[in-house]
Amino acid sequence: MKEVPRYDKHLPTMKKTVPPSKFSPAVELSAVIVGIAADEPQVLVVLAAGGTLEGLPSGPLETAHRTLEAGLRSWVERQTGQLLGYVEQLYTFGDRNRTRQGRTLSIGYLALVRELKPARHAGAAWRSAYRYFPWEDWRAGRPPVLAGIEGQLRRWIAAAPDAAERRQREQRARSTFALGGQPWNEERVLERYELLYEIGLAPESHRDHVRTWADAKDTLNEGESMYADHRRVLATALARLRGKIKYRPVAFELMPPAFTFLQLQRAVEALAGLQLHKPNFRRVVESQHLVEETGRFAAESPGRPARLLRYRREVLPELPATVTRLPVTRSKR
Amino acid sequence: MKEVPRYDKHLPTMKKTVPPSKFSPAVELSAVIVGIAADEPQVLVVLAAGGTLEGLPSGPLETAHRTLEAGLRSWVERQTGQLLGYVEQLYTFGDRNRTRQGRTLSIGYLALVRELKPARHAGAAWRSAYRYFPWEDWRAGRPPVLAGIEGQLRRWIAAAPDAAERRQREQRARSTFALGGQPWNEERVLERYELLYEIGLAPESHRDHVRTWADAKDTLNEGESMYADHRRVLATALARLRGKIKYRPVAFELMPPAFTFLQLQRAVEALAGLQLHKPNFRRVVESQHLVEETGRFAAESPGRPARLLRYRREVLPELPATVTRLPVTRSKR
DNA sequence: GAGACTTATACTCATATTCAGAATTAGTCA
DNA sequence: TGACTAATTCTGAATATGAGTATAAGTCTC
Repeated sequence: MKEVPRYDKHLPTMKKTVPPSKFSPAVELSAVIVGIAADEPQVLVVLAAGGTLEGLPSGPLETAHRTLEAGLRSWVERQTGQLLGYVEQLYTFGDRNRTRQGRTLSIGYLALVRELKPARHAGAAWRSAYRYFPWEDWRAGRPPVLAGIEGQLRRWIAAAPDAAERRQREQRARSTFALGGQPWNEERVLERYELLYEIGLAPESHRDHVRTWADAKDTLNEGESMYADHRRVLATALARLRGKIKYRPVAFELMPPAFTFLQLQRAVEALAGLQLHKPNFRRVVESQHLVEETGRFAAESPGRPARLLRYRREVLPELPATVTRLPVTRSKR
Repeated sequence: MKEVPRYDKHLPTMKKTVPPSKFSPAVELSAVIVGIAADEPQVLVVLAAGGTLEGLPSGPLETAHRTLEAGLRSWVERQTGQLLGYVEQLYTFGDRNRTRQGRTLSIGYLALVRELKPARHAGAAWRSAYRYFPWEDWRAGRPPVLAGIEGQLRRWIAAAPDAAERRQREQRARSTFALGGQPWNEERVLERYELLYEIGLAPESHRDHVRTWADAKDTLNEGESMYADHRRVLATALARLRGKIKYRPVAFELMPPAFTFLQLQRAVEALAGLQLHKPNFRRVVESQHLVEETGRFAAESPGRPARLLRYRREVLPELPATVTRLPVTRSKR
């Protein structure tokens, strides 16, 4: 083995350690449960306490289960009757000012389902994710809501106290909302939401008494607001999903057992909020050997019948290294 | 705006909501603090309670700070004197059996530093990450430790109760540890550690009383063990860092204000555990306009003096969409 | 001061991969 | 049969990547 140099020669050998002090805030798990229906990314929401705002399903941290994920599956299935497929931890939200009261930790999870069960818990419903982020759906071209947002962003930029600040604001608006001809980056869902929140264009900003640039009356009501910080959690989930879809076959976790290329493409488009090139999409999927033919064909279609495919789950472990960007060398340098 | 179809017509309008029940476990923040020195990825560790095992610095969830990250920075800087640069949340670990006692939540953070301060907290020290994962360092070719691991894995595969299980084990060993000529995927740090843990090749498995395949006497002592689940947290951090380095300029967060191409390359190589191709590495960095010349040259080098570079932080927001893999179309499909 | 040595930096070239679109195939329907 | 729709197959140009080779600019030795 290689000799590992150390950098602690000058340190006293330790005697004891500071015992970690423990603090016990309230902790809950919240779930962004996503499925595809009607070519839209659907999210399971519940009507939150009070009555008008929708929120994400959330539940207790159960001690009975060995893992957090098992606990999550348990109460989601009990509460909504929805069986969860793919599940991954998203982020732990713990900033103050989530709700007006003291700190609550909320461990956010992203879950994908293949089949949208009508939720059996009263008040639960499936909603398109674009109900909350209408500016994120570019499938039919630039969404019209962006005009209003752009106008407000320009006013915010103009209102900068000095040139340096103005440049910063410009930069930020350019890179998040693709102002001034920048390309739209569909992954920046969270950054976009946070910008709107910070400058006061989301109803939440005023509700949370955040110091903002915009007046409450200027608030854009284009996207539906959510309970507490749930819209932020949802934005985090959508961003994660949009990133992941590019290098892991997560879209298949949303498909029924048999599907056509076009159905798969529509699902990916729904998530990415972008239109894709049909022949090239097929090529990408085929080249990774992600699907195999079932031998059957899709019924009732206007044109040529499409082959029904099945996901080859077994390729997952051998998928080539996600991204390459590093110029590895096998020989000398 | 586009008409969003709904899937809740059949649901009763909700009346009330289940109030989220709150459970309050002990919560702590733990930090994987990484820097580069002597061409090694160095991690700040402390000697944990008891005395023999090293652990990650961890501290309380402080209520005084608005964000979790601010709280983390605060106690790390107080405890170790180390100023943190880039910080990101890693994962929240909350599975039982972390320690023998009841559940403790631990929110893991990854932090990068430019300069390795000798830790002022007694018992803190910088250690190469490869002290804990010697099989992860492929810079000088296949690490010798892998021979022993491979042998054990083969025995584990052979011990499968049936053919299906054997195929599964084979598959898993192939994709994680590159058995049988598979290419080494440097990002699978966590999967590799978890496999070793599960089958009982890590001292932690026996300490945690996990039901394993291997006897305690077969345990490989090649990698240093850590307190509680800290080696898992460290593996998570290294995996994240190795993934991120490919599409975000995180390596620069580890560099001093001025550096040469080779220094940068050595840092990336240290993190990735791989040897890179010098001219191509330069090309990748240059093509993204990530650096600019300072006009100065590196002193005291054996060969031709290298230009000193500076990181162009300002390009960060306009970096092109990370990964492309999606065949986007701008026109018809 | 010349030649050896070391690292930096610039180029080259073959091969993959990606992007965009055209062409062809197979159904339904009037 | 011809119009129409969508599926599927191909093509060619443009880029990106992988693996070297060549040249430049210092230090060191004799």
